[in-house]
Amino acid sequence: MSLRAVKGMRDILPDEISKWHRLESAFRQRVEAYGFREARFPIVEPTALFVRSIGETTDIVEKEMYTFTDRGEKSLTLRPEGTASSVRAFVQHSVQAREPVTKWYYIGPMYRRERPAKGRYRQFYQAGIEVFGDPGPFVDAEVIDMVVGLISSLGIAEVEVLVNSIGGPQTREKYRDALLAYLTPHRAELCADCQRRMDANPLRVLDCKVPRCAEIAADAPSILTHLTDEDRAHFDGLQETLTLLGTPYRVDGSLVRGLDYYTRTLFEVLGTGGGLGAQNALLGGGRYDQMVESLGGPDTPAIGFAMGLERLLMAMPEGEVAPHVDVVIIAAQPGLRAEATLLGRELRETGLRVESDLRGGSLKSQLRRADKINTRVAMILGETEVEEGVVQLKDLQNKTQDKVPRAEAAKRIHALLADTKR
RNA sequence: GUGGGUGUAGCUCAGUGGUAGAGCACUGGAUUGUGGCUCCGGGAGUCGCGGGUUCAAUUCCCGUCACUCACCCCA
Repeated sequence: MSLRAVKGMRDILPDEISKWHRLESAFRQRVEAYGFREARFPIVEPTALFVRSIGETTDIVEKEMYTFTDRGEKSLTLRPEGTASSVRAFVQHSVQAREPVTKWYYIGPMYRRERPAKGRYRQFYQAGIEVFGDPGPFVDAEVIDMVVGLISSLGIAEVEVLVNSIGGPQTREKYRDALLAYLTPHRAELCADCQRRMDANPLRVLDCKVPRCAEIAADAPSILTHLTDEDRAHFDGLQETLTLLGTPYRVDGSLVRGLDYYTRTLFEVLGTGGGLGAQNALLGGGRYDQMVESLGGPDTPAIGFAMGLERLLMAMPEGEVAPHVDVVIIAAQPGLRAEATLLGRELRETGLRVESDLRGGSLKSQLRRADKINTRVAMILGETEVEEGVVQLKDLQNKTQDKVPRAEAAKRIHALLADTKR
């Protein structure tokens, strides 16, 4: 087959979709309970939006974006994440003028041109939230507590919650100096990337996985000891609130995200169960207090997170497969297939999910099919039944069968289904 | 971008230097209009693609592409 889905992108077929629905509705239900409302943004944005928000020196911007020129005019990019678009929309529509605090959520595909691996796709799905207008730290704790609740409601037990603070601009400046003072003597020992990072964004050296760089980074001064009094108070407030809520977490001073826009609170949830492979970051987020202003909006604090749906799916337990229809209508004689389509329409009008088996074939094979798709009820229509104005209702689960007047069939089926649910 | 693994039926895989098999799935039947179990039958594969060695390659060699895992990065 020569035409196939492009590398790193995949089809989600019906057999898989119920798990997706389960995840998405759990997410919606959870965040709506906290007052978040859904927003939808374009998948294509001006390239400059991501360069300015995510940061020029990040891996995402440097080598992972799907960027193209639109008919020789503008440079456009397939969104690699959702926060930049959220902020752009927030600013564009002057949303701050309408409400003091804005809480949005989104679900959709993101695009990054990385080498595919287990749990990592080039088109992948993220669900995320953003809160604009609340400086925290209480809302920070609430958001973290919310995701912990969500994860657990999905049946994912083996997780670890990491939090850190990288402070605001003042802290960052102070720390940057201290870090550079520490790194400079080691400059020659660092990898080429890190030497470049030292000039562009020294914080990212801490994130390097090259063994020698990691050794050097391990002895670097911690940002947590360089927090300004205000940043310190903010981080303390977050931890106190988490403790009050009973939310489990661990402070990890080396937690640094790959996006430059973060300030102060940073958090990440790692899946610790097997089966996730090396891509065990289930969700990540943090505060980005400068971004709204830097994209031309008013000075507005903000916090958000995004979770990777494919990874959550891998960590979730399998559910049972629910039948996709309630009734299968079977025509005992091929001549009754037209009648079966009419009967199907009648039943659907009462709210039932109905499939008429219109292929013909033997009664046996049609019943076999009904059984295969795990349907509860088979309705059999034959010449005898038509003469008598009745249908046969077969309960495939309890192996019972009743002859009922056609007019009463829908009512009987509804009763049967309601009985099962109890 | 770097390394490893794997490409044979729709799926999961076996197999052999002489042009292929199983299980599952699909489908038909086991006396006339009744499912799951069992039994019998059926369709389906240019053995990823290209080249080389050979009388002969799905099998050996090389290349290539695809998929996959790890590094990396992150969600």
